[in-house]
Amino acid sequence: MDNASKNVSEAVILDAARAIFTEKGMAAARMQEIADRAGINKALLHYYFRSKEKLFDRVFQEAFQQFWPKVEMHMSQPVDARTVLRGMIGVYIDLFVERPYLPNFIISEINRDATRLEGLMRDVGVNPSLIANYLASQMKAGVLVEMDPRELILNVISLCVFPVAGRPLVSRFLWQNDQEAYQQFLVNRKYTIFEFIERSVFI
Amino acid sequence: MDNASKNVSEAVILDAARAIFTEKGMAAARMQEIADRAGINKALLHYYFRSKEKLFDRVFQEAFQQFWPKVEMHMSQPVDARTVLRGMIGVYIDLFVERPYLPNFIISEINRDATRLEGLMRDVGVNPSLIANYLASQMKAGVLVEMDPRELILNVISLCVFPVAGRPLVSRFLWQNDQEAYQQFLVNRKYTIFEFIERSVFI
DNA sequence: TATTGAATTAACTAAGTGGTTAAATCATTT
DNA sequence: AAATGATTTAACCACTTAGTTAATTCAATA
Repeated sequence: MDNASKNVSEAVILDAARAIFTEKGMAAARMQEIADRAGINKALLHYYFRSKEKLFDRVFQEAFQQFWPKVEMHMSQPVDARTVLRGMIGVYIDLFVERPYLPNFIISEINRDATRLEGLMRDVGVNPSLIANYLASQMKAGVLVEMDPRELILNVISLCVFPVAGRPLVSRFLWQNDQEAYQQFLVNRKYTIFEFIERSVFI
Repeated sequence: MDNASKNVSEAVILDAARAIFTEKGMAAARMQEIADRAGINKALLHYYFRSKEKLFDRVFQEAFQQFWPKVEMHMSQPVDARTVLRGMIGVYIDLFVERPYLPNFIISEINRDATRLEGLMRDVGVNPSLIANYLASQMKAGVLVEMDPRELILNVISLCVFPVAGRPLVSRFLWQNDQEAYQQFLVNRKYTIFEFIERSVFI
C-alpha cells in the first residue's frame, strides 16, 4: 500500500503550506503548489482549512508566536542586566539561525495587512513592558545609561533582525555573496551585538 | 475638454504603479488597479511598458536607487568620523520619513526574487568599501573602537531601517498605536541613534 | 459483515488574470 | 486639409485561480 500518501494529516499540510507561504508570501502562493508539495489533492486543502485565507492565518499565527521569544525566562530570578541583554540577543539570533525565513515573512505580511495584528496580539499575548520596566529600574540604579527603555529594546531587536531580513542585500554587498562567511558572521553576531550594546549602555 | 485624462504620460503611470506596487507588492498588485489609479485604460499600460514584469522592474529600480543614499557626499572633504556617521544616519532617517514605504518594499521584493540583485548592482553602482575603508582608517588612528567596519555599517543601517520596515509592529507594541508619538520618535531617532552609536564606538 | 462518518479524489465552475488586437482619435507637420 | 505617426480605447482571448460538488474509498464500530 502507498503508505506515504495515506493518513495525510493537518501537520503535513501545514508543513507544506509553511514552506510555500514563507517562500513566496500569501499573494504569490498557489493552493495547487501547496497541495502538490503535501502530496495530496487540492480539494483536500479546502476540506481541512476552508480557504486559503484561513490556511494562511494558521501558518502566520504559528510563525508570529515564535517571533516573540520568551525572554522573561531570563528574568525569573534576579540577575544582572548583562545577563538579561545577552539572553535576549542569544534567543533571537539562535531563532533566526534556525528559521531564517521568519523575520522577512513577518515583516512582509504584517505590512501587507496590518489588520491581522490586533487579533494576533490577543491570541499570542505579548508584554514588552516587563522588560522595559526592568531596564528602567537598572537605569535608575545607575547600572545603565538613561534613555527611553523602549528605544533600547528596539535597538536590540533591530540589530538582530535586519541582518537576517535583509540577507540578500547584506550578503551581497558586505560579504560578496560568500554564504559561508555570512553564516559565520551571523553566528558570531550573538557576541558582537552584545559587545556593541554593552559599550553603549553600561556605565 | 477633459484635461485631466489627456496627455497621460509615463510619469502618471509610474506614479500609480509605484503606489500600488509598494502598497501590495508585485504578486498582489493588479494591472487593472494601476490603470484605474492612473485614470487610463489597461491596454495603455502595455503600450508604455510591455509587461507587468517590465513595469515592476522600472518601479523597483527607481526605489532601489533611492535606497542607497549618497553618503560619499559627507566624505568629499576630510571631516571627522562623527560628521560622517551623523550624516549617514541623517540621510537615511530623512529619506525614510519622506518615503516610509521604501524599506519594506525593498526587503520584501529582494527576498522574493534575489536574481534581480546582480543586474541592479551593475546599474545602480554601490560601493560600501569607500566608507568601510574610511572607518577602518579611523580605527587604526585610535578614533574609533576596533571592530569589523562592515559590522559598524550594518549596525547603523539596522538601527535606521528596522523601525520603519517593522512599523506596524513597533508602533503597536512599543507606542500603543499612537501614530503621532511614533512619528515624533522616528524624527528624534536621527539623534538618539547617533548618541547610541557614539557611546559605543568612539574612544 | 453492514453501517456510518471521516478522508480523499476527479471533474467542474465562476471569476479573475495578464496580455493582444484592431480600430479610433489626437496632434503635428506638409 | 491631407497625411502621418503617436496615443488611447473597447472588446476580446487564452489561461490561471480559489473554491465547489458529487461520488468514492477507508476505518472504525456495532
